[in-house]
Amino acid sequence: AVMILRSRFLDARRKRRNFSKQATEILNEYFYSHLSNPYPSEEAKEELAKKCSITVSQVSNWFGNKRIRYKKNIGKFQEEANLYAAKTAVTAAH
Amino acid sequence: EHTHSGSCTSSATKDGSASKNSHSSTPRTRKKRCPYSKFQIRELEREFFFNVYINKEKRLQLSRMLNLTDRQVKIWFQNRRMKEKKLSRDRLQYFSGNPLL
DNA sequence: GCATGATAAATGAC
DNA sequence: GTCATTTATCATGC
Repeated sequence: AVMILRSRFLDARRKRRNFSKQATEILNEYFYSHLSNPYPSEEAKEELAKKCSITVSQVSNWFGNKRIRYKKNIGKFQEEANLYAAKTAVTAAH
Repeated sequence: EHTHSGSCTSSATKDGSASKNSHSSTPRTRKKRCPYSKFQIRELEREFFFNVYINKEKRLQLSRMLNLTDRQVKIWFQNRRMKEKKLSRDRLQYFSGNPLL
């Protein structure tokens, strides 16, 4: 039984599963509201991880991928950027 | 998963810090990441099993055998130690009370 | 068929 | 030396 769990753990690392809609929402909100410096501190990562129900490593992976993929093709993310910019603007107005 | 026979290890330029032009601009292009072959990984892992920290002598020997630079072998061991540390963290978290399926 | 998350080389701060 | 990161590559989801 332990061996089964162990093996499942070992090859479960690359068994990718998409994050929940809410988690992606939270991560994107942070990313686009800190677009000038999208580097969350360790404390911020832990808080994001807790809110998204994922690990700190997964938060780091997400920001790493997001930064480079955004930089590589800003145009592709323009619509998304505007969306979250408007969203944060609304919440800030309240 | 994959078998990179002799993709990056062919010949290419030797170390990554070569070719220094005194004048003009040397942007020092970042070395392109090239995945190592199964054989290279096996030998590196074998040595890592015996000692996590490799000495200079074995490093030179390994780099010649695998057609890698000393710097590449050194960095591989550094990254491998970080990987081991992360695996330990993940195991700890996995076998403790934190399901997060 | 790309989007997306995780991992593997390579760099740089410290 | 560690360690966060950049970049390309891998493996999967859909």
